[in-house]
This record gives sequence, C-alpha cells and structure tokens, in this order.
Amino acid sequence: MRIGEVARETGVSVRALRYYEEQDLLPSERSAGGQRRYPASAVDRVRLIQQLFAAGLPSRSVREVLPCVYSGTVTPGLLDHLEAERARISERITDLLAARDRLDTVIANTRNPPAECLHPRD
Amino acid sequence: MRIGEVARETGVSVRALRYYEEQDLLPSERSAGGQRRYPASAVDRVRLIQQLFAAGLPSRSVREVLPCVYSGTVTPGLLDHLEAERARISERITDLLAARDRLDTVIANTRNPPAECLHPRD
DNA sequence: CTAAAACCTGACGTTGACGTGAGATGCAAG
DNA sequence: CTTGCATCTCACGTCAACGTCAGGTTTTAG
Repeated sequence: MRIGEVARETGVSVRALRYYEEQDLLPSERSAGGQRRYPASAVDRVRLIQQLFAAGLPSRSVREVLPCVYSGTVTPGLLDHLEAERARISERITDLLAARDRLDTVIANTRNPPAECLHPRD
Repeated sequence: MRIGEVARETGVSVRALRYYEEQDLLPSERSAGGQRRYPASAVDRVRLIQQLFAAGLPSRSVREVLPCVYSGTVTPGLLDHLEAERARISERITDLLAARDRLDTVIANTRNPPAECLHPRD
C-alpha cells in the first residue's frame, strides 16, 4: 500500500505516518523511486499505535511495547513498565471521574444555584 | 498568605500561581512593595483550578467556569459549554478504558504468549 | 508523452502549561 | 545595617505529536 491509502484507511494524516516511521514505530519498504510501501498489516499496526497514544503512552514507550505485541518477546523490565503504564492510566481515569463529578456539581449549581453557592465557604 | 506558602499548601509551583494570575484565574492583592498576598481561600481555589485542568479544560474554559462556581451566576451559553466539556471528559474516559483493556491484552500476551503472537500474519 | 496527482525531504510553526535563568527588589532577623 | 531568603518582572526554553509551507521527484491516467 502507498502512504495515502494507509492514511485514508486509518484516518491519520500522512504527516503522522511519516512521523511514526521517524520514531521507529512503523517501518516501510521503499519503491525504486523512494516512495514508501506498506504491507496491509500496517493498517492494524497504526490503529494499535493510535490506541497506545490515546492511552497517553509516549512514543518511547510505544516503541518498547510494539515488538512485544507482535513477537510475544519479553524484554527485561518490560512487564513492570507495562504495569506501571496501566497504573497511570487507571489513575488518570480516577482523576477524570472525580473531575467529571465536580463538573456535574457545577452544572447542577448552574441550573439551580443553592444558597451556599451564593455565600461560598471555599 | 504569600505566594510560596500557597505553593507549599497546594503542591503547585510558584511559577504556576503567577501563570494563573496572568490567565485571570487567581487574583491577588499586592503588598506595599508589590508582592502578592492571597486570602486563605486561595488554596481551595487553586485546587479547583487543578482539578479542572486535570479534566482537560483549557484555561479559557476554566476562566469561564470559575465565577459560576463561586457566584452561581449563569452566563449565556455557559451551560452548553459545561455540558460539552462534560461530554468530552466522558469520551476521554471511554477512550482510556478501551486503551487500558488493550494494554491488559498486551500484558496477558506478554505473560503467556499465544500461538498467533508467535506467528504474526504480517 | 504529458499533465496531474501523489509523494519526497527538510525545516520551521503550533499549542498549553508551565520551567528556567537573569537581574533587581522586598522583607524579616540578628 | 546587613545578611540572606523570598519575591518581583521580563523573556526565552521545553516537550509531544504533529501542521504546514517550499521546492523538487515519482507515479499514474489518458
């Protein structure tokens, strides 16, 4: 596949795909003229990369994780790293839930301001 | 209170507090010599600001929300804005949950690689 | 064969929430 | 008074994941 095709299939920009290659996340073959050619599997790989980015992993961590996903190989300390990332995600989720609750309170107060809002103690 | 004291109490940096003032999120009185003086309530205000930042709201939105929290005043369109932010947070939570599940799969595969991981189809 | 579309490599710009000095001033203690 | 820490105001630096523009090349459709 050519880069534009991969971009259309995955919804990420051409620039992003080149960036992934620069970061050693997404290798590519080159045509005689120097253009990138990808196997069909690249689409799934890009989707995985996107998911890991969405989880807040930096490209450095994604670079560590990707070979493992495809090979099942465990590099020393990788498992610890993964579980640390998992913990960070969980913490982030907790924070967001708390923030959403806080926002819900704000919304409720906005709809129908209670007396204590007019005389705040905080 | 002086700025360093607020920083210690809240755990945010002095620089951040000055940034909040710059963004009209955290007002301050000034001493004769020009130093910032805060009321004790500033500590909770800073904590609220941090929570909203943690929720992913940009300072512009926090600036909109803060007066409402303390006064119960509803500016036109604010409620829509709040609910849009709430939706954004919920979406982010969903993404993170999906990403965490994906990571769990990766972790499981790392612990005990299944056959298909050892013979990837790319 | 030609024109257009797609692609290439640099390289600088963006955004947000601060970090990090530099150099000057305020303020409380001895 | 003076030492010395806290604080002040610029103002440039940072980091990540790309966006965007420039100027040139490759590939494909007709």
